[in-house]
Amino acid sequence: MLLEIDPAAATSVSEQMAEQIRFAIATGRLGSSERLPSVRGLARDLLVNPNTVAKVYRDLEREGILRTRPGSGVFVAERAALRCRRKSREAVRRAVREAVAKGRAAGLGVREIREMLRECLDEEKVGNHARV
Amino acid sequence: MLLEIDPAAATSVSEQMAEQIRFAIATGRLGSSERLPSVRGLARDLLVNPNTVAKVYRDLEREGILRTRPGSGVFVAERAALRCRRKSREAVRRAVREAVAKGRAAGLGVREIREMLRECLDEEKVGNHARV
Amino acid sequence: MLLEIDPAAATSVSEQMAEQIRFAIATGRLGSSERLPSVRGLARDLLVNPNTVAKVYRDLEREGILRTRPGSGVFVAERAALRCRRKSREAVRRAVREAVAKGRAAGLGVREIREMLRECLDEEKVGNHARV
Amino acid sequence: MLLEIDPAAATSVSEQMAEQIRFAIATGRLGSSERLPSVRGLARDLLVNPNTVAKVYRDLEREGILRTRPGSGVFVAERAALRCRRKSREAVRRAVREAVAKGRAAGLGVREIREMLRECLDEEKVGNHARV
DNA sequence: GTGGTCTAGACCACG
DNA sequence: GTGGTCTAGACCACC
Repeated sequence: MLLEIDPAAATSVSEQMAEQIRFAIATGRLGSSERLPSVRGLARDLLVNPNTVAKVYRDLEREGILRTRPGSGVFVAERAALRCRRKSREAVRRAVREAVAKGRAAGLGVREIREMLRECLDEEKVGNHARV
Repeated sequence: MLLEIDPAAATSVSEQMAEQIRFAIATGRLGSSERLPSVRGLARDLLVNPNTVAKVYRDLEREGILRTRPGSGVFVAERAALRCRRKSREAVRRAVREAVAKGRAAGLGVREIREMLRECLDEEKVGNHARV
Repeated sequence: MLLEIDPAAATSVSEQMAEQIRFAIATGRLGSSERLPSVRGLARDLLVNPNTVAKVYRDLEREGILRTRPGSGVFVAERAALRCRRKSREAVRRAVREAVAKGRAAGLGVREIREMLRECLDEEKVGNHARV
Repeated sequence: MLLEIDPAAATSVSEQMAEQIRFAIATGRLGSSERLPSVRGLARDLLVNPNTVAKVYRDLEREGILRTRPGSGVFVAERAALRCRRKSREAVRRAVREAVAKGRAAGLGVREIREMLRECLDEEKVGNHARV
């Protein structure tokens, strides 16, 4: 499965989809000029409204990441990978910065925050092993 | 100033307020049984609608963190500090976990994520110095 | 103690006070022409705002149940007992009717409601014994 | 009609709505996963402000009784019936207990209270017949 | 169409 | 002065 959507999450469905597509392009799981699933097909697979998928494709096209070829589908744009890597790094950095700010606001010290990061990284590893 | 609200932020005004109040109680900046600003007064200070403040107070009362005495004001509940410390740690952990997940999804390695954390912690320090 | 006030109850402090005074007159615990506590004294005893006591006295005077003699205090009016007995019975009947309506709305049968009444009457008895 | 609201009643409109919805779920008139009327639609039907309906739905969601899916509507939560049956019984018991306490405070004997209950149950029956 | 959030301002009861 | 409730109506995101 290309994307994993949590309809109950705080961030909207469309933002989850857009971000995961950017990530997939950044990491090469979606290669240059590769074709994306059709709007309807992806909507069916993700149990999501087709309008939502269409909106995501449209938004990403506006970002220069996707390219629609009428009649034949939606494709990864030419130089999308680099752009996605940059955008992805920014997104991650924003998330880290937000977590740090929240930790300081909650009165945690640098060491406690580091410790939390270590634990979360460990959880991730365990999760990955389990999945693999 | 007890709270700092950014009306343009992604998280809603009321959630920002609620979280900052929880943090303030967790860190002791708001002590047990201490009185909070009045609904109208806080609304005026934060340039926010009184209903929004009332909603936040009501929500936190339902969490058992505040206690409202009609006619005389809103107060920190008896054993709120412990509860807030727990809730705050959970909130921070959620943020860290989310950042890590996002980093892994973006294809970053553990070392890159650690590096980002260090940078963000440094930024914070700088920010604090600047403020002080 | 003449009255017992629960500041956290659903019904307002003033309504609790008014009703309990009516009850006290209905049952003879407050006799005809008997003098009531002073506004300030009662307010102090009940940890209630003097304005609230004054309002209750004023309301009951308007009902013809109390009578203020300026300079000497507030007294039970001449024919207050009968009036209070009638009003009290009405109040109780309203409460019973409301409980029944609520029970039927909740889908309870007549027998279940009767059973609840029996249990509550038993609780009362126990409570009274304990108090005595 | 799912709900009947009396704007002039002592209990607030929102509490009336919340209780009646709990009752409807407790008795099965609203089944598991069933969709409730839309916020705006119900507001129109009951001649009530949409915000009031939204508040009720939000409160009941917090109680775990409703589940809201933004964009598609508000639904009865999975295991809401049991929870509602318990809550409803508690609410009725509270009402009965209050009526009994009021009756004793008014100086009524157990037999008089029982008699009142019988009369109120009879009224109910008459009312039902009239309705049917 | 759906709900979520916020603003604005009214009225009431209580202190 | 305090909070509680309700009305009215705006804007946004999602279906």
